[in-house]
Amino acid sequence: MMQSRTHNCGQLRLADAGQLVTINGWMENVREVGANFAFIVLRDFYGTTQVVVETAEMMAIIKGINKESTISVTGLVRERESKNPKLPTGDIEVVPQSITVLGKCRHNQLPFEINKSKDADENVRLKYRYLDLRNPEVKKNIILRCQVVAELRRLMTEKGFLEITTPILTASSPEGARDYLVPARNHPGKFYALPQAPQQFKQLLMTSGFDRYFQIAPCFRDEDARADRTPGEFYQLDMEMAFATQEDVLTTLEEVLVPVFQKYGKYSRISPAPFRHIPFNEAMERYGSDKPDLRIDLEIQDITAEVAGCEFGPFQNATVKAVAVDNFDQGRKWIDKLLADVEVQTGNKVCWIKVDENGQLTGGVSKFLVDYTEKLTEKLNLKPGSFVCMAAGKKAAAQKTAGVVRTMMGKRIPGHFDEEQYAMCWIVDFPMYEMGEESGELEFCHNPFSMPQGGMQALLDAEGDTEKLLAINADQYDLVVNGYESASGAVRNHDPEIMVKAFQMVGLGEEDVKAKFPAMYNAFTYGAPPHAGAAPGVDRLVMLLTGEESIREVITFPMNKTAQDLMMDAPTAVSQKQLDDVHILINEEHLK
RNA sequence: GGCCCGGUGGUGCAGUCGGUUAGCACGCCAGCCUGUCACGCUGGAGGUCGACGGUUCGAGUCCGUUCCGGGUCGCCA
Repeated sequence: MMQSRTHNCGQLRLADAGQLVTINGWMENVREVGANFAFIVLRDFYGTTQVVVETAEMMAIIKGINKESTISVTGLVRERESKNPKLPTGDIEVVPQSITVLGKCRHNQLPFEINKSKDADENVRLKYRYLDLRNPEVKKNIILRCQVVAELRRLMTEKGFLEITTPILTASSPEGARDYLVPARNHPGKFYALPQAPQQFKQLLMTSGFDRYFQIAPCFRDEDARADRTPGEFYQLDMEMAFATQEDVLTTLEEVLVPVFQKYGKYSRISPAPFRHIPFNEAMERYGSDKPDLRIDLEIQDITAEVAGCEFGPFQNATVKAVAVDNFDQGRKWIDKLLADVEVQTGNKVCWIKVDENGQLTGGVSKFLVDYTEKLTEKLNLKPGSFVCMAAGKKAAAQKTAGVVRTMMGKRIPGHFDEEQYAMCWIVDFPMYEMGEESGELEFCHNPFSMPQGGMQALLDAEGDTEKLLAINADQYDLVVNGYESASGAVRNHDPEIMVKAFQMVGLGEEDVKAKFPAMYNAFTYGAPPHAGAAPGVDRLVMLLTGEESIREVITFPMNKTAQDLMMDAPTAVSQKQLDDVHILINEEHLK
């Protein structure tokens, strides 16, 4: 029988000396000092407490078990002879009268040392995640996540938002990412899908008259992982407001997120609300990204006009973007590393020039650019010691590549990266449509739920004119924090006629709208409120607060890059009976 | 699917130009130590160097193929 604990392992202080206590926990370490004398470090969720073994009887119990076994210790609290100021419980120790073994650790060799688990191979960590999580360093991110989620709930509820859960088994959505499918046993050949987001449900809730909705919502997308993107599933603070404008949503999120960053963030400097608004096109021009890291002070310059006529192959019939810095004192090796790293990350090559002490271009592709020295010097404000890195190609590719150059140069050259802060901005005015790379036809740029700016009139004015259509923006917005897309939202299109018109622009029609979003389309014909919302990503938010660079560090039981749960061994094959039940036939060819 | 990086006792890493018995730290085992706290000291066990094939008198090291992992592009609200 386990004895109830009287205290936890982080609790006892000098004032408790003389008390008879019971503490339970994991035997983290044993320091033997002499024949029948040892110090035990007992750890639980709350902290560690030192237990002193002084008798042969107690020693025998301890020697009989491995570290990381769970034990119960009942004994007297005693002031330490030599105190440890580094520990909250460092003034006292517990002298056991009895030690009970609660759960033996059957392994004298663990897959990794608990307090160094963060250094271990990630596969091993994930397989033994329950051991990894024993490490207070690992555990603290999960604790913080819980606190952040509780705080988000509190703040949203305070503002009058209702937390409403929406279905996990739902219909496949034709837009966006690949769906996770669930075969329907009662409907052979048909499938449920796990929601990529509660998007349609929350819009239906608005139509039902729920004024303010939120949910800490699981979202499922079958796409490949990245360092900041977990495969499979993730959580969003999904929210929506009726009769609301873009500013209403942005203000609400600022009021919710700023306190969370203040309270739980790693850095104390936070952009004050209201956050800067940067139109999408401006962000692409100046930062080469729709998620610029504003902690970096460099900006991209367009030098297409300045280098027009240049014989350097990649510059011909191309948009050319440049990032310039002064007082550059790095060598060739550094530059080569930059070029190689940019190419790895973007798939595009970049080139460079330096300015010598006489103001002349040197190095890199300077021989192609000597005739353009004056124009470039003026445009880029070049001085002796300047360094310029250039990306060329189609406009979007040149922008994106230069954006990566900007980030790498900013982070690597001292003086351009003011790291220890949260730099926020709203990216606004996303284009409604774009030209499909492959199709060459007009497509929705982000999602078709957004209201085009100018509404029906804007669509009518632009109809049949591709240039005009491409110029239509949507009331769509992203929150960007330190270069991470942290929330995304829009003023929704709540008008069935404008919806149909918006679809007509990309060659679809009423039938397509009805087929793709039957519930929403029908619902909107019954009187819908204008509404707007957003969805900050919870995992990324916690990543930013903790400063972790891998999203797996803020997820309790993460999957690996290839969407496997190594601990649970998922995904796994299932029995023929299970397959038969859901009318699934495995194509053996695909198993090879 | 493309590209980049990596894989060496339980864990983390080193291993030079291809050359003796593959080295270090932590962990593990045994012994010693009555005030440790990243305890210390002495000794010990533990490796088919991811796999397969090749070059060579000789491969952890060079070449080829492949598997696995991470990063990234594609993809993705």
